[in-house]
Amino acid sequence: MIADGRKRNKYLKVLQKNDLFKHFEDEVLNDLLDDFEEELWPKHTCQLDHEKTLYRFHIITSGRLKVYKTDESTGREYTLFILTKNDVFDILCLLEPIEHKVFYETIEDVKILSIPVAKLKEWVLQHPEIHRYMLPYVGKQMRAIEEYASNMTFIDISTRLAKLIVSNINTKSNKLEIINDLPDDELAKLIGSTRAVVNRHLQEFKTNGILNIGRKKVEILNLQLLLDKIDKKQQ
Amino acid sequence: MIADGRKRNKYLKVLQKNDLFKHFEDEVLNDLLDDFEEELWPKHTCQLDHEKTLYRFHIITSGRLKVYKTDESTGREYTLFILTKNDVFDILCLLEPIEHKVFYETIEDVKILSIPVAKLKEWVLQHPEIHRYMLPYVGKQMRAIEEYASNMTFIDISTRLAKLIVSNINTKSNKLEIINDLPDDELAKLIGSTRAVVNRHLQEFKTNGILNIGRKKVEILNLQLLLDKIDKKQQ
DNA sequence: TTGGAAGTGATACTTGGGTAGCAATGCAAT
DNA sequence: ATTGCATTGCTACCCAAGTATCACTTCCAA
Repeated sequence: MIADGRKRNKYLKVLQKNDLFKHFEDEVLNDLLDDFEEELWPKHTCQLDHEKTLYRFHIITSGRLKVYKTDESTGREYTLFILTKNDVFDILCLLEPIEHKVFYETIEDVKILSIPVAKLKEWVLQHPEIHRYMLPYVGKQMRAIEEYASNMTFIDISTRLAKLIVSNINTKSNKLEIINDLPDDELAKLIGSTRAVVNRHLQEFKTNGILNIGRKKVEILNLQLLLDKIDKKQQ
Repeated sequence: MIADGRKRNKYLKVLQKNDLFKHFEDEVLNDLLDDFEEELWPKHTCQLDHEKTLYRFHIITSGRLKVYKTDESTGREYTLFILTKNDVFDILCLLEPIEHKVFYETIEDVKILSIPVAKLKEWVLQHPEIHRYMLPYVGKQMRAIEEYASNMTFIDISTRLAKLIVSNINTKSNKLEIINDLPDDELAKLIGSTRAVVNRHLQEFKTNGILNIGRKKVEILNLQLLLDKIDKKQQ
């Protein structure tokens, strides 16, 4: 299926904004456009496993999607990343088919552009410069996991929760972003804990006048107290 | 200081065995040889911080060295990786000077080849193909941290310890490797725990007839029991 | 050879966080 | 409006793991 002119233009714009592809000339990107397909993945669906990512390469154009790991025996989960606009799936799998046991689930309706891995691999062979741009992207993810690991090793849940909240405050609007409308359950998975424990600490934060909590809503009342909580454990 | 022929040849051999450099022709590697310097870092020294890695790039030619993170407030540590022969230091810092708060310490006498980062950067500009080979290397480390994170989130220390031991058994010799001669303290840091707790579990393993322990020595008596311990928690 | 450091084995204590369970509430779909 | 489900708030309990401490042993360097 060949995309028409309007669609091609739309796809091109997506690539131009993407950290991996934006460095390339339009003509070069052009080779990819015909093979893109748009997909809409409804909220809370798409538990596509790592196998599917072996066949198609995905770019998110809107919505949030979490990458998570599970423990089969207990059913517990923890969230590695929340991917949003302009993020791509597992680029490491693009290079070599390494087993990577992660799962994906949309947090809300997500729009995706996808392209056959075979096609993209071919393109990459012709444009190996892209490897250079993959490294910072992978690096950022690596640092994120390192941060998670450090937190798990050194820091108690109450502080981890405070850090999670602070790190998702938009400095301009002073409001919570990305995680603002998640249930306690999902917050727990982001810091490697469980719903009950997170709620326990949220209640404590509330009684301390640090924040207000509503259904799927966290509103910060006293940022300084929250920062103090983090600093106390940090230094 | 220009290296003499014998040294150049030695350095070349090191590069030829390295996962990042082995893909290049000898003449291309040649450009690097003059700027290498050999260093010997004595056992338990070299707490060089991440700053130093900003100026020189290092390749290990013998010995073991750990990369670790610390928590200033409690003084606790955990080990990210143990680097051995042919491993290189932080390649991500080679690309962009991102802050990466890790520390290094030699486990035993370590021999290093090092080269100024500026020189290597210049070379990388001329040979950007190397980026392609960096990715699998970074990927492997990323998977290792992911594994650590999963273990911290899902699995109790007794099982983590069993996994650590099993994953360091040489399948040929059936003996422990790399971690065989580490004190309890260092084992603890590898699984994100503390000396006392690890020793507690090692004693338990001993009374169960799973292994024998001596000063800085772990000898496996019953591998099957150890594997059972892992499986029980895994599935 | 000897003193100190490093490593080990063990005890006792404390606590944070996991688990289970349940009632109340709000939301959304019909 | 009503039903059903997701989410929350809360209680009670348990235990793994962290902390502290001490005695003992082995090693090694002065």
